[in-house]
Amino acid sequence: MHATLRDAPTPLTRSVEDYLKVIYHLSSQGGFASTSDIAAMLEVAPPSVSGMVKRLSETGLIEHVPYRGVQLTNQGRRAALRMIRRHRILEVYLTQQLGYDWDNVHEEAERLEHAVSDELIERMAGALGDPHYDPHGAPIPTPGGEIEEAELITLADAPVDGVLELRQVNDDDPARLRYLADQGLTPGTRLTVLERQPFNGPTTVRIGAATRVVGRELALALWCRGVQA
Amino acid sequence: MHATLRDAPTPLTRSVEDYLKVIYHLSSQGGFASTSDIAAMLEVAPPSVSGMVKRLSETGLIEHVPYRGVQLTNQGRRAALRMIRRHRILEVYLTQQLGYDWDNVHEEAERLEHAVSDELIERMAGALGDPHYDPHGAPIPTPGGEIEEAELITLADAPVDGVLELRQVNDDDPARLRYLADQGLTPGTRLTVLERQPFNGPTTVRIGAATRVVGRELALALWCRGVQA
DNA sequence: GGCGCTGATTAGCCTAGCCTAATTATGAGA
DNA sequence: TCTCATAATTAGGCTAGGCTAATCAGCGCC
Ligand SMILES: [Mn+2]
Ligand SMILES: [Mn+2]
Ligand SMILES: [Mn+2]
Ligand SMILES: [Mn+2]
Repeated sequence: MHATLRDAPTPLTRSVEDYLKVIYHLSSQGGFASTSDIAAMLEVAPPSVSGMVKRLSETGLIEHVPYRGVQLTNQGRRAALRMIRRHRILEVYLTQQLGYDWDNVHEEAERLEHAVSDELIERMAGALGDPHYDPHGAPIPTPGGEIEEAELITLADAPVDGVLELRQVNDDDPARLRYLADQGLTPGTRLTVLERQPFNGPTTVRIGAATRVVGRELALALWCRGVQA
Repeated sequence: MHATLRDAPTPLTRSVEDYLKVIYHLSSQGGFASTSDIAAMLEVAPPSVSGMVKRLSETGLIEHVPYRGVQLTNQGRRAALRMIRRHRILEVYLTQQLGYDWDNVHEEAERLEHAVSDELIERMAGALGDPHYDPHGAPIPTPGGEIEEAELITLADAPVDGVLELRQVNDDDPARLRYLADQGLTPGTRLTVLERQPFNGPTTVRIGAATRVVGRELALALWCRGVQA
């Protein structure tokens, strides 16, 4: 018989699931996730990360190169993408079906993602018509673990005179999200970059008929794609 | 200033929340919940319960009389009723809005009840029109912690020739729930008790035009209210 | 090539929750 | 009243997942 026809998929703990998600995000540009970056994102002390890294690599979810960092194994990546699908489907469901605003879904999804069953997530996805993006424009992985890899640049890096489509905004700060909605800066919006001040200065853009000045900090949270003028 | 104008409501753990719910159910008929009954319902060993009982009474959620059992304090009862509201609202939501059957909502609600925010529960309740009963007929506490106390008898105890309304069914066995739905034995159904065999034998009832024989084990899971003929 | 800063790891501790084995209290019946 | 079965508790141990303080590895710079 097969050694593992379907070997008991030990349920992961909430902590483990959050570590895997963070490691996924930190190493998605191909590199290693460092202990201190993981610690900062999870708001735990670096030694806590060292301890968890030991356990995760023993269970085969990550690869650890001491003093360099960690990367997900295929198994770890599958688990991380499953959590990301859950998180993003939940965010869409809460906004579309339960009247949540896009600035306060993140926290709720952060807890629920660990408690919902696969069946519930797929029922929610079905009720929503299988959405491809979350409310902040982030792509939703398929149940099989495929995820769209778009090449996006931040508004801070966009060339002057370029025409852009705002595709995705960082969703980690509710106040920022409220401001963005207020300014009409939501995914799908067309922008023209009018000018940028030197020394990390603000970028001026045209949105429809309006003009907006966007500071560098904010511009770094706005992910765009170039568009044929 | 007030000693507790709003004293930090330390969030309870999943374990603590489940203990409180179980203690609520075991002591709802006015008595004490025993260590071994709590252990059996939570599927843990009795010493685990002794340990948790110590902590819960130290934090003021229960009152412990050694070798007798425990009861909820007012604070504990409030916390328990909050969990019961969550559980039952979730059950209604899953069945009404997401196509779950009444026999498989319990397990999902048992996990989600610990992860949802009060805001999400109230949004779900609102979307449902503030239901008063869960899919199995159990009353839903109000956000303020009020719960309907109905005097129900099991079908096994109902007098022959009585006319009853089935109000509530025990929801702990999915197979039983499927069978009940199949037999038309759902909350709200009118029954006439035609006869009962001696020696703990089955009860025969009329449902509309049909006749059903209900064994004692099943009859003990059906809670009814007498009705004027 | 060595110094020293930074970041990672190790050592040691803590709490929550579980467990088994041993001990003790309670109360029903002889 | 004494005995003894049963239930409860205590003793002691384990894992997950945190923490702080101490140590160590890597590497840029003089
Ligand atoms: Mn999370
Ligand atoms: Mn998002
Ligand atoms: Mn539960
Ligand atoms: Mn129920």
